[in-house]
Amino acid sequence: MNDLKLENQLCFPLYAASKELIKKYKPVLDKFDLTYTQYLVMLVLWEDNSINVKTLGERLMLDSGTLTPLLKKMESKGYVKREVNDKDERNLVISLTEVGKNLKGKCSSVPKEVGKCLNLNENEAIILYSLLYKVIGNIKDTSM
Amino acid sequence: MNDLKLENQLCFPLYAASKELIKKYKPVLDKFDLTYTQYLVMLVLWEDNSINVKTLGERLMLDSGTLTPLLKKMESKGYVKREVNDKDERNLVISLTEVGKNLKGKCSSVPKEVGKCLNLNENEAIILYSLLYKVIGNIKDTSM
DNA sequence: AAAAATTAAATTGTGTACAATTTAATTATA
DNA sequence: TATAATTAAATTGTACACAATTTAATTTTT
Repeated sequence: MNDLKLENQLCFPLYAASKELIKKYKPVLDKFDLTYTQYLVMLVLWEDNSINVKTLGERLMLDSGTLTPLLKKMESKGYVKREVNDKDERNLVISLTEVGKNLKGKCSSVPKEVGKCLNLNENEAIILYSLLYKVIGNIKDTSM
Repeated sequence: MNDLKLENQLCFPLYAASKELIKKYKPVLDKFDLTYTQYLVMLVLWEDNSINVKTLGERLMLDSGTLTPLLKKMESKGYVKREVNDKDERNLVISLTEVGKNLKGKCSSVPKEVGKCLNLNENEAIILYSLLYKVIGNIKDTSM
């Protein structure tokens, strides 16, 4: 009956926890001249080395409206290259520069450094992780 | 050892789930000319009727830089009033207009309507809820 | 092959989100 | 009680985030 109470919403703690955690990244990532979203792009590139904007957007659930200006900034910082695909000129291929590659080693402690402020035990982390991916999957499958 | 893989981050599904869920609110809240954040303000006001910006910010974990322009928009829509507190003129008191109060009834189905796309059972929802508030609490307690 | 449809980025416009600073009011202190 | 310190909003500047549209390239259809 009290569906409209803030404390009865699942959306709010999800939204708040996400924001608070992202804030925790700021002082850590500032050292590397990265914002949180830019860091996510780096995570993908450290795995894949090269990816087009569309695929990157699918991985990060972000669209070109967000990624285009962000990738231009990252290019101007010297972390990534932006090159049109010769085979299909609609595709823009993003890849790491040497500086971008070298940043991986320097960032190796970021996950642990930020992760510890979550203060969850292994089991809790796994449960939370599973439920979040379940939610993401369920939302994607909902036609509504 | 693969701490820097996107799929090994807890932050990413948290960030993605939050965004995806907020997107689900859009078509539902559009009918009431509310954005997601504006809806959160309404949830607080439907409980409290009257609150100053600072307290509202504490409830929603938002600062005046976010709330000031947002509340001005909500005032111009006719949903809230903004009045300086006579006792302490540094305080701006936000309260509901009649239109804002009446909106509560119309929004009563919003939580269920959006909630069903999460597709979690009662137990899962409770666990997720608890873990999220635990994370929020832990992050707040971390000095780092 | 030319026209239509599709696709991928970019662009435009609106709305947060937040750090840092400023302004104005109140409280505490010398 | 003047001055200093504190407090609450507002302001400024930067950075997403996304819906909707546009542009340009490619593919499909006729």
